[in-house]
Order: sequence, then C-alpha cells, then structure tokens
Amino acid sequence: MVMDGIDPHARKLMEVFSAIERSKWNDSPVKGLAANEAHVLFCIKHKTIFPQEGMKVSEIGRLMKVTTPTITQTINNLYKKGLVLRIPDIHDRRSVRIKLTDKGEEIIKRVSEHICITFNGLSQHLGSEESDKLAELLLKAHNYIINVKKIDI
Amino acid sequence: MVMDGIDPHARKLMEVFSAIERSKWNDSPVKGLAANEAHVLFCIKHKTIFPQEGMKVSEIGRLMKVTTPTITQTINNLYKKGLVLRIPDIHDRRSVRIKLTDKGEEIIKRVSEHICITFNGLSQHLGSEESDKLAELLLKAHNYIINVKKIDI
DNA sequence: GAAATATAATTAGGTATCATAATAATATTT
DNA sequence: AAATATTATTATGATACCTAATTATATTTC
Repeated sequence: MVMDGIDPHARKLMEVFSAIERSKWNDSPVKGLAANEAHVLFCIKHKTIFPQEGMKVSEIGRLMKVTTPTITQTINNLYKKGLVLRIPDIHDRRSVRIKLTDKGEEIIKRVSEHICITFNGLSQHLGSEESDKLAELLLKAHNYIINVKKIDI
Repeated sequence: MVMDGIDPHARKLMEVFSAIERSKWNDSPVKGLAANEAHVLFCIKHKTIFPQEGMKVSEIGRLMKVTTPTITQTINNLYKKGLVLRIPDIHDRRSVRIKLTDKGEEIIKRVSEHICITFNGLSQHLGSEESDKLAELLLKAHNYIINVKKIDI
C-alpha cells in the first residue's frame, strides 16, 4: 500500500488536518448575517488606517485576498441590509468608499465581541505558551504547504 | 474599540487563523480530478475494512461527514470518468457498493503519493516533536471551538 | 496635450461544493 | 401485516467564490 510509506508523525498530522478540514470555525455569530458579510464588516472596521475615510472595494479585496467582483456582491448584500454606505471618493471618481452605517457598527460590534470571547477563551484554554506555539506552528506549516504547491507546478 | 479587549496571545492566534483560512491545502494534485473527487477516492481506498467488498454510499457520507446526495453526485462524476463502479449489494438490495476501477486505483495511487510526500515533508520540516505538538494543539483547539459553538446556541 | 495604458468598480455568467426535501425501493420492527 | 426506518437517488437551491467584459476615470508616454 502506498500509504504505508507515510511517517507516523506525518500520519498524525494528516489525520488531524483531515478531521478539522470541514469545520467552519469562522461562521457568522449573528443570525441573518452570512459569514462572508461578517468578514467584510470586520475588515472594514478593523483594518482601516483612517476610519473616517471608509475603505475602497479594491482595498477590501486585497486585504481579504478575494477578487473585487466578489467584494462588490457582498457589499451589495450588506447595503440591502442597511449595514454599509457607498460614498463616492472625492479625489478619485472611479473609487467608492465603503462606510459602516450605525446599524453596521452595531452589528460588527456584536461580531467582534463574539470573536474576542472565542479567541480569548481558546487562548486561555490552551494556556498562553501553547497558544503562541500553535500560532507559530500553524503559520510555519501553512508557509511550507504553500511553497510545496508552488514548486509542484 | 471592542477589539481592544482581546488578549495578545488570542490576537496572535486569531490573526494566524484568519491568514490561513482561505488557503486550500487539500486541493487535488491530479489534473482533471476535483478536490472532492480525490477525497472520496481516498476515503474508499484507505478507510475500508474489507477492500474487496467496496463501500456503501452512506458509509462514505458518514466517514466524510457529508450527506448522501452529495456523495451520490460525486460518485456520478467519478463514474463518468471511469474511476469507480457501482455494484449492487447482494445482501441488501437498497445498497450499492462503490469500488475503484483499475484506472481509479491508478489515480488514487498518485493522489496518495502526493499526500505522503506533502505530509512527510511537512513533518520533517517541523521536526517530529513539533509535528506532534501541532497535531495535538490543533485537535485541542478544534474541539474547544466546536464546543463553544454548541454552548452558544 | 493627445493617445495609449492602467486602474476601479460593476455586470453577467459560471463553477465547486455543499445542503434540504421528496421519492422509490427495500429492510426491519412492532 | 402494518408501521417505521434505511438506502440511494433526483430535483432544487444556497454559499462563496471565480473570469471576462464593460464603463468610467486616472496616469503615463510620446
């Protein structure tokens, strides 16, 4: 069997990865708000440098590693729900600035609180040392996998 | 700001999780084979107790934590590609046994080899101790998150 | 300063990977 | 024998992405 060639440590890793794979830890905690909508709100709220300016669609896309048409769609949905506004950019008439409405602010506050609670809880559950260890190893593993792929092509 | 309430260790974890989130480490390594098709082949090949019997659709679904209609669809695609056969179960006429064709065996061999190489490489890259540590922490984190969700509802 | 090129957002249309509900056939339990 | 459960399938839909084409505006180059 081919799979007999796998190292026991590697197999353990593989099994955990495959067990974890399909669990959506990043679901939206707010009913009626899709996961991708929550992500966009989070991005707008927590990754802006100048909050009063709002965020460009292309900026959101770049930060989230998603194409602009995808962001446009999500923004449309958030707009329908009254959570964001589109404000024409004064200095570049091709651009639109996305800002949160008061309702949007209220919703992202709830999302953020949930994320805080979840990760504070997780970090405490693991202990700060192991928590840092997990972050470090995950990143290292991720970078390795990404590069293996690139070489493969 | 709400996010100021997050512990530095928790924040680090959150950032790594969100950086990793959208990378598909489990893509199919074989051109023309979809990721979910590779998963089903892998499941049939490596999780059967009695390989000569083939695997039931419901069994595959249970093992992969996916509904049976979804498996049926994937099996249809694999069938079209000549990678699996449907063999009526002799003892239960409602059931169908899914078996790999020779071509299917050949393909899953290539998939398995790729998985072996990837995880052996990763495990070596991390070192066996850290590799085990990552598996342990990931599982622990996963279980925690799953349970938080359940309590939340 | 006109022409060529680049960038921003959108629209249109499509793909991958799942799900639920309903159905038909067969097994199992009562 | 009747009621219930299970197996697989079909039909349909949802989510979250994508690429290609389009329109409008900016920037660069000659």
